[in-house]
Amino acid sequence: MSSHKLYIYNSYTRKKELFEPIHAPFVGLYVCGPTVYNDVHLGNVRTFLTFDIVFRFLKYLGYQVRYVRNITDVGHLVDDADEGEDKVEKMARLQKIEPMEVVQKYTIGFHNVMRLFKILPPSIEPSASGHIIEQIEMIEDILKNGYAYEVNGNIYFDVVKFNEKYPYGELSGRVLEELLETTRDLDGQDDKRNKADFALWKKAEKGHIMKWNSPWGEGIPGWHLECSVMSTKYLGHEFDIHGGGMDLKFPHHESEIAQNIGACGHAPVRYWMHSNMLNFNGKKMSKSEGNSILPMQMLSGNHPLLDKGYSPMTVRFLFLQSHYSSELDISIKSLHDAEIGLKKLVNAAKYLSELTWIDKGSYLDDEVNKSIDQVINDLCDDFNTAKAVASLYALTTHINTWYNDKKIVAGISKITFERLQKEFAIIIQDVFGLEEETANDNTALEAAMNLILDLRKQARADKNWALSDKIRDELKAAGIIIKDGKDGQASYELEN
RNA sequence: GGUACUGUGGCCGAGCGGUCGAGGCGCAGCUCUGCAAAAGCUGAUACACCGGUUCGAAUCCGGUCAGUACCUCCA
Repeated sequence: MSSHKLYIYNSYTRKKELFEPIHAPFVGLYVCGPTVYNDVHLGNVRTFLTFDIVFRFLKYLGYQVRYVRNITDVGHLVDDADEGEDKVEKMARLQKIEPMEVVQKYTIGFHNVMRLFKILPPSIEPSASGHIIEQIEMIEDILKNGYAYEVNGNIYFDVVKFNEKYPYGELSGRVLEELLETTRDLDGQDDKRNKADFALWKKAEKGHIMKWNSPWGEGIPGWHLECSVMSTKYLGHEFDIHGGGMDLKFPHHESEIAQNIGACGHAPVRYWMHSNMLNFNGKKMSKSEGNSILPMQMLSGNHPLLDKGYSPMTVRFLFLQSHYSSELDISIKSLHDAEIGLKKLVNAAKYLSELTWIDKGSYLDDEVNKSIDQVINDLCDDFNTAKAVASLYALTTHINTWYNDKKIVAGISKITFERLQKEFAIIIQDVFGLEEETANDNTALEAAMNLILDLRKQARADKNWALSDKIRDELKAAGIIIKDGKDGQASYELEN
């Protein structure tokens, strides 16, 4: 395992803390996954990308990570005050299909999007509906400990009682007294003893398709419960990192903590991490705001707010250029900037593999090694990808200079060069998950282009500028960019 | 209304008391090049406002203004 010290901003303590796994080299990571009742949008992608980087970097550091990310396929009500319909069931009714068809459809869609953005699959992806028995068991534990009560086939968590012994609201900075006053009034809330209580089990209303038997009759589990249950089942009563979007901090994560403590007496999570929201043109991207962009729309550009399509890698890179805990405000311009910036970085990675080392001193050794170390240190500083990207650019300058100078590496020792090649590639590909997208895997095109470049080379040798420019201009119009190198060799690339 | 957080150059964004002030994009000049593109070098422009603490603040404290989020479905 690497000797690097990793610091994580813990949203529970609101401090940056040295990361010390409970059972090194093993790390348990739990992230709240999507509720699969409709398409994931770009904001969701940002969250899952954040924890993809966490997952990848922990592995880079040598940890053995068990990454659990759930699929919420039942229990998430339209209205989180524990009233209203189950989201999945509602969508099923609207589309006139089975709830499990809704689940299947959007789970597949979610996976497709994850694959597109090179977000790695988790180690375990459990679903709420697959853990009803465990959820019932946890409710029984909480009931036994006196922190829940039953009313008309519903089970509610008794927040006031809980608060007498344990602090409630520490994660989100709530004070129970204020919650009791300010939580809005709702019709049909009579079953609850207090406004701040939340449902552990909801009685199935008439006509519901999704329901399960329980000691309290037919019903469905509460939304917050699944995460408590599944994290405990796969990661234990206490595990290392729990992540999710900022908007889940309250009430979801707060309730999760209460449930775990209520069931087994101690807090479940060492380090809480929350990724911040994605804004578009200054407004939070949200399903209900109507400014959410679907990943597919981003790719095709088929959206009123977009001027053209942007690739998954462009989006991924754009997200990496900010810190996960900051709000990120994107626009057409920032997408465009990212597109260009990414190309520069990916090109450097490609060039690096084409360089030849010769022994010409090692006066740059310190500088290059320092830059490589800096990238790692940046990531160790609460996964600061924005800083790490900047440090990477310091290296691309050297790489480009060498590349332009007959592709010969000078000024660093062989050991440093080999380290640079290895680390640069690992960071770009394995940690950042960035790949070259315009891979010329079309051999026919490759052959044709080589022929054209050859003919053009001859034209240039004959100083037939009219012909060589015509070739370049017309290929450009067709989306193929020709670049003349200093050594007389030309190369081409496809325009996105 | 309550609770958090944020406010950095033309744009996006690091920065968490003291390496005279990341990085990307854009802009200007230069180098290379038949020209162009790419790349390299150089440069300009910043810390919302008003006070305070400090030898020293973008960075800490107080206030003002503005924005965002959560409190109600969302990652």
